[in-house]
Amino acid sequence: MAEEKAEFLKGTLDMLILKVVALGPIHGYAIAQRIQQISRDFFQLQQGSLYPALHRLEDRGWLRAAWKATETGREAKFYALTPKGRKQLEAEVRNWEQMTDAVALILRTAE
Amino acid sequence: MAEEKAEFLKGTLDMLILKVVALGPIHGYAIAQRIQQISRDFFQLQQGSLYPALHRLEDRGWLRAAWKATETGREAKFYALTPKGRKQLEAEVRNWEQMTDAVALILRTAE
DNA sequence: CGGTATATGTAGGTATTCTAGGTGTGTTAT
DNA sequence: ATAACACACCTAGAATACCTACATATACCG
Repeated sequence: MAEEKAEFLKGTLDMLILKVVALGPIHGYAIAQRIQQISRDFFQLQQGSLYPALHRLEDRGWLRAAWKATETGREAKFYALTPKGRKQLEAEVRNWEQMTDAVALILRTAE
Repeated sequence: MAEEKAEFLKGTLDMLILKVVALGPIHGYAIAQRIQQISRDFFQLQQGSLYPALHRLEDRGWLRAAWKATETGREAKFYALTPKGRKQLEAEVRNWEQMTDAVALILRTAE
């Protein structure tokens, strides 16, 4: 009964989205695909997590959205990182590294 | 206004508590001190997070509690890991490692 | 022309953590 | 003596974030 589903560590999703958007303007649906692909299918970003997160990030001024056509001619909402978003990403990455280092200290404690 | 407080990644706390208890029977208050100490003050476990977490872990059969005297003669609730708790800890550590590897893949993506 | 992939979205529930309070005991400083 | 502090337990309520499930619409392919 112990579900082995690859959920997100709560609080990590924003950082991953910001990072993927930092690679270049991209629309929401493609962000989810990209995260899944790069993580080798470990993360499977649900739409019910994706879109609210994008709106949240936009509200906070970290992403800017604009409707544009995709390569296949569809309309999609493309997100780009704002300068504020870039700073936020940097801060979140720093924090992530400190956090994982701190966790590693505890996990490696022997005796 | 951007608070730089070292909060826990939600979902990580249980693993850290299980790990500290795995080092040997210990009471709640000391668990918080130990986590703070080992993490070099990065994590500061609040009592409002600590005690509900301990009750949760006990309810799930991962910890067993017993009142005993501390070294200084006070009464305190000592927690010990159950066999189920040990398996849970192992599963959570495995999952943590997979998760951080997956995050690392995304964070290291360049271009 | 029906199904699948693309693309966006919301509503409601669940779970976890934090803030902020509260209780009581023992020790130490004044 | 007593005040202050550290120890040790606890809960209620709010905030947050994620997931499940649903809803909509368009393009492409068989």
